[in-house]
Amino acid sequence: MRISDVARHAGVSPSTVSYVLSGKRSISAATRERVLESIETLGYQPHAGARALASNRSNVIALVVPLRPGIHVPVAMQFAVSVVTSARDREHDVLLLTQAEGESGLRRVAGTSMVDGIIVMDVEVDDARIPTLRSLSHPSVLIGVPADTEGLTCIDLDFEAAGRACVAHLAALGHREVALIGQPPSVYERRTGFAERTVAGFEAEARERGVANTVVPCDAAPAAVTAAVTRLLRERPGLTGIVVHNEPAVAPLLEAVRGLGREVPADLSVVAIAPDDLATEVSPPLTSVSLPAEEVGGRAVSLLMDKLDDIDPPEVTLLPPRLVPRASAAARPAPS
Amino acid sequence: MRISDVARHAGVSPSTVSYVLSGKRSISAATRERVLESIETLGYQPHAGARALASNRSNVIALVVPLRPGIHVPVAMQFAVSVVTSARDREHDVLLLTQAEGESGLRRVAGTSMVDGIIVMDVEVDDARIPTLRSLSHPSVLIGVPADTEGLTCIDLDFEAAGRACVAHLAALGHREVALIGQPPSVYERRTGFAERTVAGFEAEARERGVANTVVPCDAAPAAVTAAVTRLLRERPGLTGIVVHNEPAVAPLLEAVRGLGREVPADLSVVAIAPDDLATEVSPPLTSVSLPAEEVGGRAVSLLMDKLDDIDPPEVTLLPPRLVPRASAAARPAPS
DNA sequence: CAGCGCAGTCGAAGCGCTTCGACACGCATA
DNA sequence: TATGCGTGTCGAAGCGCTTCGACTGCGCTG
Repeated sequence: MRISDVARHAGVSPSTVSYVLSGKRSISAATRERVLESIETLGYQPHAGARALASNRSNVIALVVPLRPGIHVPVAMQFAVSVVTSARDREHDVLLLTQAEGESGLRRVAGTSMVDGIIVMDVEVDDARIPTLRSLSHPSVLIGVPADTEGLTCIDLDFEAAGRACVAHLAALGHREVALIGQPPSVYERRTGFAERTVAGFEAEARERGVANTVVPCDAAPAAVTAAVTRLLRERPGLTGIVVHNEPAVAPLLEAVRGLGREVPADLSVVAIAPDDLATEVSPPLTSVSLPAEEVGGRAVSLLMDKLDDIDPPEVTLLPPRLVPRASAAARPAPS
Repeated sequence: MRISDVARHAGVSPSTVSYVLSGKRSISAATRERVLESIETLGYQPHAGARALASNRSNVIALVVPLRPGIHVPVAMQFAVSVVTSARDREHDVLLLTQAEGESGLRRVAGTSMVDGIIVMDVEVDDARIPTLRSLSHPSVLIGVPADTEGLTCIDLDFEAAGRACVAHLAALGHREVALIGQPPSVYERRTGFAERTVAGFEAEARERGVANTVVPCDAAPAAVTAAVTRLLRERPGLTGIVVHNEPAVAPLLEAVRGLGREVPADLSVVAIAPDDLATEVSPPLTSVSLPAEEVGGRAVSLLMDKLDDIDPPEVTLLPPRLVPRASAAARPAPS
């Protein structure tokens, strides 16, 4: 079943069929109709390889998914799924690359023209893959923002603003001492952009508002969370607000607070930076800055498609955070 | 940079270069050496599309990942990663398809010769995609076992044996009444193979050994787990053994048991069916049947590769479960 | 010593599509 | 009436690779 079969069936030339399919030249409505019918009847599906060879476009993009310790898999998958969905909406498929494949993987899929472009997730401040990406003739989009964005295209939630928003919200509620339960230490050690930026925003806003603050990196294991919270509340008797930027720690955190005999939000306010579904499925529902994985993934694809169309987008796109008040943050309790 | 450039550089014909690369005809060591050197120097990478067109092989396989409610994302990702890794070991890449793309997605990637074969995860007992897979001329492998396996190739852990092994272990420790904390109700409703088979094995073994038993489907939310455990322990005072086949419920389950004033394993023994990392990261470490995602993924790829090489593998491959005793199951406490 | 088979190489014919230039036709313009 | 232009279509030339058949020497065998 080839394009020439369709052409014969419709009584036109193969090039006409091709133009009907691609829309790159005008075709009379009558002819188009006839061709489309033939395609339908014959169940024609163009050969991807032939198409890629002739057009120099594979209609596939590569997605590098993170697999490191400390990343929260469900969130990573939300990104991945939204990339796949958006890509499909634009007639592209997604080739899955793992972190493990590393830079040689990027060179391979680009060098063999297997993909038209690349999306990289979980970018570090000084990411080893960036020189490789720069050297490629293929366009790429980073989810996350490295230190030097020159010539790159990056998209992410504005985590600095998110950190600020959380503190601002707590400060507005009267809180004078707050803490950030952050990502696992390993995440800071490898200098992951989003984690650092949240901390920066958190600290800056607190400083500017004269709010006392601490940052506590925290492993995801419930025991680690409990330990961190216990120590925090003991050492910081004046603490009334917590910002948590660590998905798997959210549930154990609430558990631990309760275990220490404190009520949320009566005794302690909690604001999370997390996907909405996570924030709403716990009790009490968390006041949170949502992590719009869906939108970030979609935008990443849009940006890549723009680059494929030779439109060049801004180097950095930061989505403004949206803080949704729910039930976990309230006015500061009267000091006892 | 094309194969003819390499050929010229090495002083041979393009076909010789091709044969060096594919190994499909014998080439003298000297020539091979020379060609490989030229490839190296020039940094030649063959064009994937051209290759696919000429050879009718894309060296890409499709992987359909599940995205339904109730599935545990980290485990699904373990499967996916092991598929990608194994595929790469065999010179193949992986195209990511989501459940949402459905059967038309399968038809598309097969019909356009975009992929050489398909691996489908999370197969239901009466999966809607199976007729489509049967109709395709491309080989496929299912991770999971449907009701009618005729003409298919399936691979999975032997969940029935796993269910049996858990009960057998508890029974050998003297337990006379056990319960299975299962997957969320939705998983049974859509009749997912692995969940049903575990239940079948659990019940059969209990019946054969004269052990009283119940099955409790259970949502993953901590609150739901707590509720289920509380009711279970209240309604079943003689209960001394629990089998848990629900990854996200594991931690809340232990928490809830503790909250009810029972010690694991002194008062209550717990056996899990879960990945090893999950079983060992909680306290106490769980006696468990491991869920060998790595091996299942690898085997799925092997089976698919066999089919691509026209070897036809057995319809069903079930990996025998391995129960590892750790600290969560002990002899039945003396009845009070 | 003729004949055979095999290892090693080459040339050419595709694989199925896209795209460029050319062409034919009808319509508006000069 | 002659000219130009835009629209719709076609033919043919690739895109870069694989693979088939053919050819050349060579070492053996009989």
